[in-house]
Amino acid sequence: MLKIHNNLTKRKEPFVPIDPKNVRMYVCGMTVYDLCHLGHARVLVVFDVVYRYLRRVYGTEHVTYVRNVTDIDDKIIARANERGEKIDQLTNHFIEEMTRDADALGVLHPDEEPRATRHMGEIIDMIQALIDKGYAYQAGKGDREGPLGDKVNGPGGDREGPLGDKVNGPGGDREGPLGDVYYDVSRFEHYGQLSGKNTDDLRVGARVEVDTAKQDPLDFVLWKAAKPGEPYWESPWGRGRPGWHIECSAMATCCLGNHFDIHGGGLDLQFPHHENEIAQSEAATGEKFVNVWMHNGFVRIDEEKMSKSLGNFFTIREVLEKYDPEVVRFFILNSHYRSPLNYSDKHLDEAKAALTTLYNALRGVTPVEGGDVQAYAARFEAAMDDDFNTPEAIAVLFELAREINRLRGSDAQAAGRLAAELVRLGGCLGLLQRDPEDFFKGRRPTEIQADYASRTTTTHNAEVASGFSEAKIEILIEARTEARKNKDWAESDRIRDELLAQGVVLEDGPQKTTWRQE
RNA sequence: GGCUGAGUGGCAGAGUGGCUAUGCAGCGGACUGCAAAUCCGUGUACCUCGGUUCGACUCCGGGCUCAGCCUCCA
Repeated sequence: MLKIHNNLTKRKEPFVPIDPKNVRMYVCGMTVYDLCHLGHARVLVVFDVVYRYLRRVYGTEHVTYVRNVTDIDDKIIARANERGEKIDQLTNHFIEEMTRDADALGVLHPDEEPRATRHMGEIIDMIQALIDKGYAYQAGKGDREGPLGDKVNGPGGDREGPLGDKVNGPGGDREGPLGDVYYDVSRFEHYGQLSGKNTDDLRVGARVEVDTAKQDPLDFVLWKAAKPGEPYWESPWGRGRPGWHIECSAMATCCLGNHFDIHGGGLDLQFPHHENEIAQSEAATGEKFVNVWMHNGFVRIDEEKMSKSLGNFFTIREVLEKYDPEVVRFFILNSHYRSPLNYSDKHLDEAKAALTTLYNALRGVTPVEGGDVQAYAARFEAAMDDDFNTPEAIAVLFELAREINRLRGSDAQAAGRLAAELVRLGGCLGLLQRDPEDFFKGRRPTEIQADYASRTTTTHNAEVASGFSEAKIEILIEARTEARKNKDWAESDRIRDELLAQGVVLEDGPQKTTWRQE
C-alpha cells in the first residue's frame, strides 16, 4: 500500500486515488527565462520517479501527469527586453533547453505540458468566477461587491494573437494598477492551511508595498494591467496579463478537473504560490482542489539554499559537462526527496563510484528472465511504498548487485536472473537502463552526447580532445596483452600507466582485459 | 519576532522502542605477475540535559546548533 507524506496534513497517509483508472498529478514546472539549474533538476527527477512508480502501481495508461510551463511573467518580459527578443522567441528557446536537460536526465515527458499563454481563456474565466462570487475585486473600484459586468463581453476579442506582435501595440494608454484585479484573502476561510500560517501572523510580518491598490497586504494579484510597452491580452478589466498563481489554478483544473489527486513542486512554492492556488481554485469551483500536496526539499550549496536570487546555483548544463547525467540522477535519488540535498563535486564523485559498482555487477552477465527473485522486488516496493524512499530502494539494488557478483562464477543462470531483476528495479528509478559498456566507456545516449558536444565549453572539448579514442585504447590493450603473454611486465605496466594517465582504467579478466573511463 | 523541518559512524545517507541499513573511504584476508574489479571479514554512530519505560538513537519536555518560509524562487 502506497503511503505519501501529505503536506496539507503534515502526515504520511495511505494514498487512495479518486479514480484508480485515472490517477492525476500536477507539478509546477519552470518559468522559462533562463537555463534550468540543479534545483529544477531535482523537481524534474523526483516527480519523474513519482510518475514512474504510480504508473507501475496503477498501470501505464491510468496515470495523467501534467507539468506546466510559465511563459509569461515579469522576469520573462525583462529578459526579453534585455536580449532584444520577442517574448515567445525567448520562451520557446528556453523550453527547448529545458526539454534537452530533462531528456538528458532520463525524465519521461509528462502527458501534458500546458503553457500559460495558451490558456488565457480559462484564466480569465476563473478570475471572472472569483469576482462573481465576491472573492476578488478590481483595483480602483472601492466597492468590492460592485458589478463588474460592464466589460464582461470583452474576452472573446483578439487575445489569441501571438503576444510578441503586440508589445508595441496601442496598449500604452492604460497605466498603473487601475486594471489590476486582486484576490481578497480575507474571504477565504482556510487560507494558510497548507503553509501552516495564519493570516494575523502574516499581516504582522507583511512588508508594506508601495504603489499598490491592495485592500489588504495579503491580497495577491490575479490580473495585472499592462503598462505601456508591455505585452497584454484583452480582458473584461482591460488589457493585461495573469498573475502567477492563477495560471496554475486554471491550467490544473482545466487539464485534470476541479479535484485531483496530487499536486507537487519545490518546497519554496508552498507559500505563497500553492497556498494561493488552493484559495483561488476552491473559491472558484466550490470543490476541494487537491488531495495530496508533495514538496521536494532544496538543493543546497555549502549548507545554503541554491537559488537564483542568491546567485549560488549551477545549471544542469554545467554539471553535465563534468558528470554523466545518470550519475546526477543517482545523486538526486540517493537521498529522500523531502530532505535537503547538498551539492558538491565530492558527492557527485561518490555517486559515480556507487553507480559504477552497480553497473559492474551487470557487466558480463546475460540477463535471464524468470526465476524466484520476489524477495528483492518486495523489499524494493516496500521502500517505494513508504513515501518514495528511494535511498532504501537503492540499498536493495546494491544487495542484488552483491548477490550477482557472488553467483556469477558458479551459476550464470542464477546471476542472470538477478541481473534482469536489477535492471527491472533500476528502471523504476530510471537507472541502469544502458548497456554497461556504454556507461563504462563514457558514451552518453547518442543524441544527447552529440548535442552537448556541440554546445559545451572549450575547456570541456579540450578535455575530450586530449583523451584517447576507443580504437587507440583497444590497440594499446592488444599490445599490452601481447607483452603479458611474454611476461614483459615492465612494458605491460608502462602501457597501463599510459592509459591511466588518460583516465582509462584496465581490468584484467580471466578471458580478456576490459577497460573503463575514469 | 511568528511558523516549519533537521541534528546518525571519516564522509554521504536510510531506519527502528530491544535484532546487519546501504554506498564511498579505511583496515585485514582471498583472488591477481602486480594492479583493477569482485568476494570474505572488520568499525560498540545516533547534538545535549531531563522524563516515560524492564529497556530509547528511536516516545515526551527543556536547551543548543543548523536550514527554510513569512518577498521573486523548483
